[in-house]
Amino acid sequence: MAYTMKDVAKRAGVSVATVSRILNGLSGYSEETKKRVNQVIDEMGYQPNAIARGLISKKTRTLAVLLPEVSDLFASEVLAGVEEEAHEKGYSVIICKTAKNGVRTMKYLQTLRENQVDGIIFMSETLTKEYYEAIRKMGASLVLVSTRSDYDIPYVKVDDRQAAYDATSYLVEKGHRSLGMLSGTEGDLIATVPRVAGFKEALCDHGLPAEEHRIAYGDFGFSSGALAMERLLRRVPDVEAVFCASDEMAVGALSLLHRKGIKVPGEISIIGYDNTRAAEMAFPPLTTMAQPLYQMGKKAVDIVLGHRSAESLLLSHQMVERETVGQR
Amino acid sequence: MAYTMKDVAKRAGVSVATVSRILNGLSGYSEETKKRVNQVIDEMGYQPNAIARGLISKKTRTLAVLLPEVSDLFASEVLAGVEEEAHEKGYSVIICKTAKNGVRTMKYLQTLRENQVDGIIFMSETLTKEYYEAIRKMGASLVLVSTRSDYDIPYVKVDDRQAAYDATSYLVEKGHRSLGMLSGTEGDLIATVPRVAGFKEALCDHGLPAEEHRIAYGDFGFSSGALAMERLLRRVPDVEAVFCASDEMAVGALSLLHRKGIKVPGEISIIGYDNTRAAEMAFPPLTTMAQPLYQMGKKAVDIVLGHRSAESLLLSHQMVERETVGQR
DNA sequence: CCCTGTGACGTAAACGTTTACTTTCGAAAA
DNA sequence: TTTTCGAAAGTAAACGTTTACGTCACAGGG
Repeated sequence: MAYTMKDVAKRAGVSVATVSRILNGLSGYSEETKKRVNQVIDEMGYQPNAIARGLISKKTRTLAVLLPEVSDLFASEVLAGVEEEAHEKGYSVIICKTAKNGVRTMKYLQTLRENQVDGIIFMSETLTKEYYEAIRKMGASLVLVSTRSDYDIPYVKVDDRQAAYDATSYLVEKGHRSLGMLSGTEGDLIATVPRVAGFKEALCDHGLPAEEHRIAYGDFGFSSGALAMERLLRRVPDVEAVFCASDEMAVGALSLLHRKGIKVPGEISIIGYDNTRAAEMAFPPLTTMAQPLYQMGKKAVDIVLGHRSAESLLLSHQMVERETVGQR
Repeated sequence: MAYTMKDVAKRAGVSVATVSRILNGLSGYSEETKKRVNQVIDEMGYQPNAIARGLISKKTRTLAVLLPEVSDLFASEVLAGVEEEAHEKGYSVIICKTAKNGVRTMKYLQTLRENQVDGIIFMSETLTKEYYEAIRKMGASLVLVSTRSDYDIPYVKVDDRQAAYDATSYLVEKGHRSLGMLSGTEGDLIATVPRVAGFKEALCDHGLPAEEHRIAYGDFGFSSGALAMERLLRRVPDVEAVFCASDEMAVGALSLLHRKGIKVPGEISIIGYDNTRAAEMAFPPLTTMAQPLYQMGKKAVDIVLGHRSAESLLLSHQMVERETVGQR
């Protein structure tokens, strides 16, 4: 049995209240008492019980991250940032894979409520009314990452439309005239629509064709990237450069192009999105529009802990030029 | 303020004990009472407080995973398995990045003790005496993943020596005679030594040269893979096939080879290790010795929860043949 | 008709803290 | 000398459960 505060108190010849005060740095004891108590604590190897503390303080110093998939380059990079910042701030983080599954998400939300988590970081998915209500009721603070909602909830993300616009513009500045796009899940309001809009808008602004058939939809994943690239090639045989909605899709496209013997960037230029580790490991190394994933994770915990006033953050994207975009 | 059991009890006209019994499926109440209480619970939207429960039961239904790096293909795949199985069993999992840093690890261990986690999954690192003692004192159960120790602690891993042996043998069966290896961190007792041993042993058994200069050391990472490959090429110019200690290193090697215009598998064959997502996304798709990462995660929680009797598990490795190994 | 057993509860004591209220005591103020 | 005040502590009531025990009524056996 681990020692409790009562044991420490008895051994030090004081009351539990005094021990508690010393542990919490409150006032109401002499320097001498403090020394003695701390010594006893060391001797006994006493460790406070956070559960008991949580029961009374109603704070658990625990955060939860809800994400669609744990083993995902995008998600795990953000997660790393969350873990780091939370650890610095003395919080624990528990992970919850939603699997884009409503009932699984709700079940997690219930567990989180029972466990009295202090804050929730909700990532990459649509916050339904059901989720929102559940979280509101449990009284945890909430922040959205890479998504947003109609409710007044702070979020941390990149300006997708602008980032897509910039990526596309970069391509035309490099002299490409026949552009294509490998997009994510068709109809996805959060991650697809704004990027497609940015892509089209950039083309329009540069007086370039932006027909719908220049966009091939996929699901952000590697294989869908290859498939989408193949479709795009059929529909736009003279395509010179393609903007991909994720690095994974870009790498899928790269793969297909390799297989077909089409040179990148010699014949076709490719630009990715996210700047996950897949980008640096690709061959050739993938030029991509970076999101500050790790930073997003860190900022998210700052916000959810209320250190940063509950304001949304639009983090800036950034081109990272590697070797898949050529000058034409 | 959320409702408590007391509120429910009052509204249902029973005592808290009865409510508790009903919630926990114990006996000692009539069907009728049960119905009434459950109805009240639904009406009020009552949710039990796991903190209070934990205080008295000394069980928190929480697991912790300690791993060197969160955003790592290997780790996140295992983590995904852990999350899945834990969720099925009704446990939460909290993540702790050790960063191969002793003091950070100890700090985490202290937090975990304070938070009374039920079990710890310790991954990919050496369990020092200090860690071991700390965990023993806190009374959490423990399981090792992809590592082992001198203490009698259950582990889940693959037989690295055998897997390396098999991978190497596969290469010689394909007709290669001049082999090389890209190894992980030199001296790493857990992840390097056994693989190097398996590599050498296979070469010896096939009567092939196994000089030390055929092994180039790195750190399991992508760039170290490219670097190591370059060194190996200098030292063994006629190398025909190389066994890499991780997929990431293999992909790094692939990259270097591409850059040098050396064909894979035409001129040199490459085989990886782990079968992370990097392997499928590589070009050409990487042949690799798979570890059942996701399964390892799941088994680890089974063991740590004591469902599987506290026995170590040596999971079987498996060749996954893709396109980086040719016949000579 | 009494005794015993059992089902259906209620009571209250834990669990290990925090914290609002005391209490005590010595020193400064009046 | 008395009053006042603050520092240094102690007491005990929370926090929301679980659970050992106690109570009560009723049924069945003798």
